[in-house]
Amino acid sequence: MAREAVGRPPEETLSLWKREQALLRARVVTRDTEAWQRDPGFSGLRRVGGVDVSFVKGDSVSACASLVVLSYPELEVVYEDCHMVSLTAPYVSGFLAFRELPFLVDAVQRLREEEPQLMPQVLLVDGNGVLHHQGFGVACHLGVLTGLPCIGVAKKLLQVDGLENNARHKEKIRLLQAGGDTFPLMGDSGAILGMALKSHDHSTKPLYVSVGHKVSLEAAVRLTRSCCRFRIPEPVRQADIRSRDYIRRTLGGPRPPAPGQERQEWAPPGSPRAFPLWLSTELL
DNA sequence: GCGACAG
DNA sequence: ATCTTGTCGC
Repeated sequence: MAREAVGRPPEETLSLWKREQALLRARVVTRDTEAWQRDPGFSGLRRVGGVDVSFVKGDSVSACASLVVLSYPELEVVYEDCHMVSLTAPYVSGFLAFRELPFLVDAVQRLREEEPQLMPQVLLVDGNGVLHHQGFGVACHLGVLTGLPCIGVAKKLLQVDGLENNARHKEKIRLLQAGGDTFPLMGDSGAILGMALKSHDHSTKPLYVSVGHKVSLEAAVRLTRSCCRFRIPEPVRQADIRSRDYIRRTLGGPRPPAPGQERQEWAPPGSPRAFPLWLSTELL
């Protein structure tokens, strides 16, 4: 039964989401809290996690949420959890967490109950951390709600606080030489919100790394770089690959649209909300 | 009408 | 995010 989460949530909902982000933002820790994060070779780091959500084509509701754990430094998958979910909220730039986060928290909770010894010591998250409109992207959100160190790894620059993917920015990218090269992303506020990272020698597009939770920007960049066999760090890449494969194995191919139920419009303002808000006060 | 827009 | 196969190059 394919549904289509289209349109924009009511302003009232966006207001609640913003308030939630502002409240939880105060709990973010933007420094190293673990000994291995300070070690030049990350000695003591044994497990790195990655999360991702892949979608069924032609259906913005049905998706597969995946959590993988890789050994470090071997980067071999030691745990995989793929789960079909029904997304409720639509994608709105700046509010990605309210669409995808509940299912990622669920996955961490399953791991905590079933294989606690495999709990990752850090999570790489597809998206931004403090490099965000409200300074609280999905990587911060997942970190605060799980207590795990998290790193935001975005594939495109979120243009916020004066940051622009303009000619000057593109020139800085062009000047990146070898894998591991970086340049800081400084907003108008003067704060360094993240780093552009050339993740390997022959990658044209950089990654945009920012602090999620319980890790410094320096360690976040260094760890992201050390997890890259290809452009996308292996934990996120494996989560992406495996969630897509799971969808293929589950659905076996594209399905025809369900007549009469192709679209689901948002309820007008003032009516009962059309989807769960997934605020932390409801989760915790 | 046009550009912007993490996933 | 997804729509999309093969193909050129290291």
